[in-house]
Amino acid sequence: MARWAPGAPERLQQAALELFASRGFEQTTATEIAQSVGLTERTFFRHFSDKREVLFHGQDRLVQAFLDGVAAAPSDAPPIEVAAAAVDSAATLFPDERRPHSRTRQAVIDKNRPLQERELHKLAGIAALLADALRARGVDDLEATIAAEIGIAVFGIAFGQWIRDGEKRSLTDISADVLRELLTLTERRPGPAPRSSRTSR
Amino acid sequence: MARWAPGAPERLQQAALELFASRGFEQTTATEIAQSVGLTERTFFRHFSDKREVLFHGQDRLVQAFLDGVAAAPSDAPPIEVAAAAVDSAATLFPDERRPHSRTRQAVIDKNRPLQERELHKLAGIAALLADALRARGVDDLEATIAAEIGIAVFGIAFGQWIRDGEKRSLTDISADVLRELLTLTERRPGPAPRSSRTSR
DNA sequence: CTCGGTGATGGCAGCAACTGACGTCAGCTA
DNA sequence: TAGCTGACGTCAGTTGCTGCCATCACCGAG
Repeated sequence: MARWAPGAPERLQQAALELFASRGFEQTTATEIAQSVGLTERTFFRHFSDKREVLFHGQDRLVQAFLDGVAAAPSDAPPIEVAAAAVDSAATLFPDERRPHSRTRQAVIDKNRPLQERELHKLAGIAALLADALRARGVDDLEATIAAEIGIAVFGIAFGQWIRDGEKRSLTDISADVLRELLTLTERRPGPAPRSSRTSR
Repeated sequence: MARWAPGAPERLQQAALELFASRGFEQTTATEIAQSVGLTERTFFRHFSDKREVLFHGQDRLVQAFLDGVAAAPSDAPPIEVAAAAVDSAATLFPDERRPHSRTRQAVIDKNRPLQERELHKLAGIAALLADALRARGVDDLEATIAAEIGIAVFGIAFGQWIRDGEKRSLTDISADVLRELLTLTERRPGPAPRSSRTSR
């Protein structure tokens, strides 16, 4: 038998989520999390650079899913479609069985600003990588940035809906709906010529 | 003569930016900032809840500008146009003279994750308020969320461009360009019928 | 079988970011 | 003149986090 039980990071992660959910994030100390699984604070911080990071581990898989989606898109697909493919691929990581877990996790995050900040930063990081992937495909710089931003916005909004009480649709379906709605919203109407009374450059 | 020099928050803010720019954010202690303007650490934290917050003070004006833009939009304007009006109004707060200041400030932020996280959170907060303002106008829930998200995305991207070295255009002009580009990107092409091979609901 | 390397952990000291409680004092007001 | 208030200082204490060094089971080389 090994000297230490294996899977320390996973055990810490689970214990942390439970403690955060019951006592709250700020009311839970890193030492408590560690001790609850038979480890010390020092070891906790060896596995997670941050106290918050314990809730954001495994995001590499999410990033990879986005990137895989990009890679799988036909090479002649317009940027938005590529972004849509990325979102669709990412949505795969969240089957309905995972909804309860995602719900409690998000509930914890929604109650604490530091956690919200970390989450936003993670999403922004993904958006940046997505934009890079698009540029690598030859997409124009600005277009890549915009498409990536739209992608993660759609994903974020769809995820929020997916988490809601009573929501039955799959994340995949919701994502498609949100994107569809976005495309409808941005539809230019035949309106009266583009407005020109802007300060000249 | 007053017992204490007035404008403590402003002095702290300026000193902090200078110190952050020269020594770096993490290498600068709250005590140093306070002492550099003849105050104590305790007083620093009385004015700013956070060490980071010293860089994000006065965002109320930015929020107000977005909201004013919404209020100024014609009541029958579609959500996207309202969001565009909000962005346009916000862009007003950043005349070209302010570019150097914004540049050094952003340089500091770009070098430190905690600061980036705080900035993203501020923007997300504005997006939420913008969405609320749209809903108050009777815009559908999801549509409001999407339009608001698009608005702050456009603003964020435009701001990034405005900051770039050699950029000559005004933030107002850049914002308009970015939005135009976004609308073009999301244009549906006559393509072959909407894809239907999606898992049924 | 022994020996040295390796990896995961514990223990400890220490700094910086905050926080709460309390004291101080100029200026204003009654 | 007495009392109140607002802006600040002082001090002690908690927590997040880091560096440094010790420990010890395991594993491969000899």
